[in-house]
Amino acid sequence: MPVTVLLVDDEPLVRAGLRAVLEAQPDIEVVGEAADGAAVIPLVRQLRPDVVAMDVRMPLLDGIEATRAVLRTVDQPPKILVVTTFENDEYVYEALRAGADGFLLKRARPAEIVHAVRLVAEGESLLFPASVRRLAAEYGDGDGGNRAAREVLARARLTEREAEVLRLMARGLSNAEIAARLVVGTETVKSHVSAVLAKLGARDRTQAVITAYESGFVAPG
Amino acid sequence: MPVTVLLVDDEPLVRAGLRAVLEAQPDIEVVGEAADGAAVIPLVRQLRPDVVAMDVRMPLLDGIEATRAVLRTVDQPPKILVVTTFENDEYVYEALRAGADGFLLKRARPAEIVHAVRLVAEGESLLFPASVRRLAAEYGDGDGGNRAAREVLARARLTEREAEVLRLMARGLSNAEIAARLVVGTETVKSHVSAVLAKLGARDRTQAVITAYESGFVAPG
DNA sequence: CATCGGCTCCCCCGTGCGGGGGAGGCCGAT
DNA sequence: ATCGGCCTCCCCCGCACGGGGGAGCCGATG
Repeated sequence: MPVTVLLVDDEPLVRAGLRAVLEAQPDIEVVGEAADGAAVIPLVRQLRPDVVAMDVRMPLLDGIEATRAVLRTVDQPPKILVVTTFENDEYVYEALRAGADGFLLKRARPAEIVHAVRLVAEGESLLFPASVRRLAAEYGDGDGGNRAAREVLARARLTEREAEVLRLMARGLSNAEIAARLVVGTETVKSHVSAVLAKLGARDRTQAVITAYESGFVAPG
Repeated sequence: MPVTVLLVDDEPLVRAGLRAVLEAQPDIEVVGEAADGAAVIPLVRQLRPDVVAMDVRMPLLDGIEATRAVLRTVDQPPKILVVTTFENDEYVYEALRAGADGFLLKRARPAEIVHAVRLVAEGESLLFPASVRRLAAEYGDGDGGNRAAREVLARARLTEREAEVLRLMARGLSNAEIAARLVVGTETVKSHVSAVLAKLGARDRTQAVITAYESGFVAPG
């Protein structure tokens, strides 16, 4: 019997694309679609798909919360494949920690999308398969500029605390506000900020935030 | 005879989605695809499509340059429909100024995508049709948070100069660098920056840049 | 004509920011 | 037991940033 798939993405176009790619396979069947995370749970209960292809960034309920909700409330839950645009998207990592079984780059070739669905359906969790890394590498220079930012942030090797600070910087918080949020002294925050700036090669916090956006470390929407 | 369409987008998934939506129409035919702007010109010459559905943000050659190149080098050029994610994407306006005939939101419903293609094919230029404005308005609250940023920037009514300054701020330039770039005094830049901060409700340039990203005024990638 | 908005430039002023140091405590690895 | 990485906090210091004013020039609008 075929692998059944539920598509969850707020853009109809992406759903149509996934449907077109997957329906072309005789052994894969798209059994339903949802436009936001809130609609996922009832649909999963009703349709009992083998795989849910879930966008991370969605209105109402994002992919992370939706993943948690499905795994928590549904018994014999489906495999969850997180769909994303950026390979460094921190939300993806959160989703994987939340229990997702794999992730899928939107710019992957159709064959690789199909492959990913089949793999997770078989119970393989493809967290960081070589193929995806290679894909990211292959994507090479033709990337309109933010590849550099991704490189920088990938090589930056930020510590957990520094990443946390950068995240708050990217939300517009001042050093004092970050200090209050993290319950540490402002001097401590300044240390972390300086470390972040040094590692990212940024001159000031604005440039650091730009790098965060350009790299996909944080993303609009 | 059917309307012939050439799809140009760097994401295979989006191409597949557009193809699925358009091919479902008996009077529309997708005659080709390209993954970047550089491949567009030879394909247009070879395939002579009625409409080119072109992503703005692409590797190698973006939609703006590709639009210019097509209109400049091809006689009896096709209608160009710019495809974008954000309604406030400044690149879209640039593309429209470059000669594109209309624009298309990726989150539009299939029926509206089809409608847009038919319209431009008939020679109607749908720069800011009521339907699109309505669509943006209808999209309403289910928008993961950056709707607020869009609202702010839409209501901000930045002057041309202020928008230019915000653009440079979002590229990480200091006031002095912006002044040099625009060939004005730093005091002038400070005036513009202050105006931008006030209009955006931002406390500092970092918050302004965040709003710029969240609203789609500038976008990563 | 007068008015208004946009662009330009100027002043003063306080402070948050970032650089350059140093230092202690904790912990895992060697 | 020692080393190194991380987190924490401290000092001094210079400056770019941003707020709050004001002012002249211009073109469009009335």
